[in-house]
Amino acid sequence: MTWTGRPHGFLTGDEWRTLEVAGRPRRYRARQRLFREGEPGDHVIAVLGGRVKVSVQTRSGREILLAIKEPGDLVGELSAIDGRPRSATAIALEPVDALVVTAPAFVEFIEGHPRIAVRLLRTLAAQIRDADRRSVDRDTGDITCRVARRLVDLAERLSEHRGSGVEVTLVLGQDDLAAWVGATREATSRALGRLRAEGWLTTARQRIVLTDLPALRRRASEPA
Amino acid sequence: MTWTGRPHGFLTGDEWRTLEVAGRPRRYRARQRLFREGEPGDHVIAVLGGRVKVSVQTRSGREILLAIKEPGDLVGELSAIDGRPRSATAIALEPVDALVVTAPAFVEFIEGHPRIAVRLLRTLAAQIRDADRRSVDRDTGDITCRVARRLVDLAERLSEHRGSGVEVTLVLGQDDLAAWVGATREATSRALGRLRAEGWLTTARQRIVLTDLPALRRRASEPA
DNA sequence: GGCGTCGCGTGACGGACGTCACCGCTGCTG
DNA sequence: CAGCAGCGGTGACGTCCGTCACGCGACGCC
Repeated sequence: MTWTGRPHGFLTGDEWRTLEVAGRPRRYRARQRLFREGEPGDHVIAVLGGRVKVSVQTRSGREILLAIKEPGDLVGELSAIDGRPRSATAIALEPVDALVVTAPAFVEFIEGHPRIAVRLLRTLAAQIRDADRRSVDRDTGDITCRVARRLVDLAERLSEHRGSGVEVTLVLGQDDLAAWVGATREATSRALGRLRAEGWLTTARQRIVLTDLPALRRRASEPA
Repeated sequence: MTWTGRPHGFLTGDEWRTLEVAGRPRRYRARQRLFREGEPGDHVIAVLGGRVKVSVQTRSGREILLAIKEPGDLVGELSAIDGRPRSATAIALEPVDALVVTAPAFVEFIEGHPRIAVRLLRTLAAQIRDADRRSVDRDTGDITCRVARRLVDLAERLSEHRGSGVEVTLVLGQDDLAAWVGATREATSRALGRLRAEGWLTTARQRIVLTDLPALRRRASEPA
C-alpha cells in the first residue's frame, strides 16, 4: 500500500561491467563521509555493497534524511548530470564497497549506452516520486502515524530480500528514525513508546522488532 | 540565495518542433484539470503558455503543492518514463496552451534525440534538487519564515522575466500560498499580517505586493 | 572491574499552529 | 440593486510537539 517507490538496482545484468573499466574500486569505512554538501561534484559513486545515507542539515542543526542508497544504487549522480555542486551529504552507514567514476567518464558512459540512459531516466523518475511522497507523508498524520508508516515501509523493503517471517527486526537507531520521519528523537521515542504499549513492537538498543505488522499498517493510515 | 532550482525551458531552440509533428495542440481553460492522481499516464503535456499547478491531496483534504509548471516545462513526463500511474493531479492556473504527446511517441522522440535525452536528464535532476530543497524548507523556521521565503522565491522567479522594479506584485490567492508552504490558510494569513505590520508588503484580493524585498529576504532566513 | 560514553526513556513546560467560528469586503450575477 | 459566493482577516481554544533536563542501563576502553 505505502510503497517506497524506489526500485533498487540501477546496476543490473552485466551492463555495469562496462562501467567497471572506467571506475576505480574503493571501500569506505562505516560512518565515513563520501562527500559533503557544497563541494563540487566531480565523481559518481556506484554502491556495490553496504548502505549509504544521504542527508542535509538545517541551520538549527537538525538532520533531514533524503534517501538511503543500497547496493545497486548510484550516489552523487545529480552533480554529474547538471554540473552543480552537491546538494547533500553522503555518509556510509556500514562498510561500503563502491565503484568511483569521474563525472566525465560517467557522462560518456551514459551517452554511449542509450539503454542505460533510459534506465537512468527511470531511476531519476523514481527518486522524484519518492521525494514527492515524502512531502505528502510529512504532512499526513501525527508523529506516531508517521513512525508506524516508516517502520512498515522499511519492513517491506527488507522482506523483498529475506523471506518475511511473522516478525521483522530492524537495525537502526532512534536518531536516524527521527531524521527520517522529520521529528526530534524525543518525539520519536514517545511514539515508539505508544506503539510498544499496544504490543505491536518491542524496542532495544539499535533494534526495533515489529511483531504485529497488520496493526502497524492500520495505525499508519488511521486519522488518529 | 534561496534559489528555486528549476531552470525553466525544457523546450528551447527549435528542437521541440520535432515534437510538434508528433503532438496535438490543445488549450485548457483556467481551473481545468489536465489529469488526476491515479489515472494511467498515457500522455505527456508540453506547456507552451500559461501555468499549471501539480498537487496532491491528503486524505484529510489538505492540498500539497508539488510544483508550478511554466511555459517550456513538461507535465506528466514521469508516467511516460516509468509507465506508472500519475502520482499527482495537474490543474491549469490560467488558460493554457499546450502540446499533447502520447507516451509512446514521447519515448520514441527521446530515444531518437540523444541531446534531448540529456536535457531531460538535467530537467529531472533539477526537479529532484527542488523536491529535496522543499523537504528542508518545510522543516526550517516558523510559518512566517517560510511564507517570506516563498514570496521572495516567487519574486525572483518573476524578476527573470520582467525587469525588477522596487516593488513586485504577485498574483496568487492565500489558499495556494498556504498549500505551497505547507500550512493552513489561517496561519498563512496571520503570517502575512505580521509581515504587513512590518511594512514589508501589502495584501489585497488575489494580490500580494512586496515593497521591501531585502527585509523579507532577511526575515526568511532569520531564526525568529 | 570501574568508569565514561552512548543510546534510550520520560517528565515538565511553553509555544506555535491546527481547528472552529464568525465577520467584513468585493465583485459577479440575476 | 439585491443577494450571494469567494476571499481575506481575526479571535478563542486546544493540543501536539519542540526544548530542556535528568535518570538509567548497556557497551567499550583502559
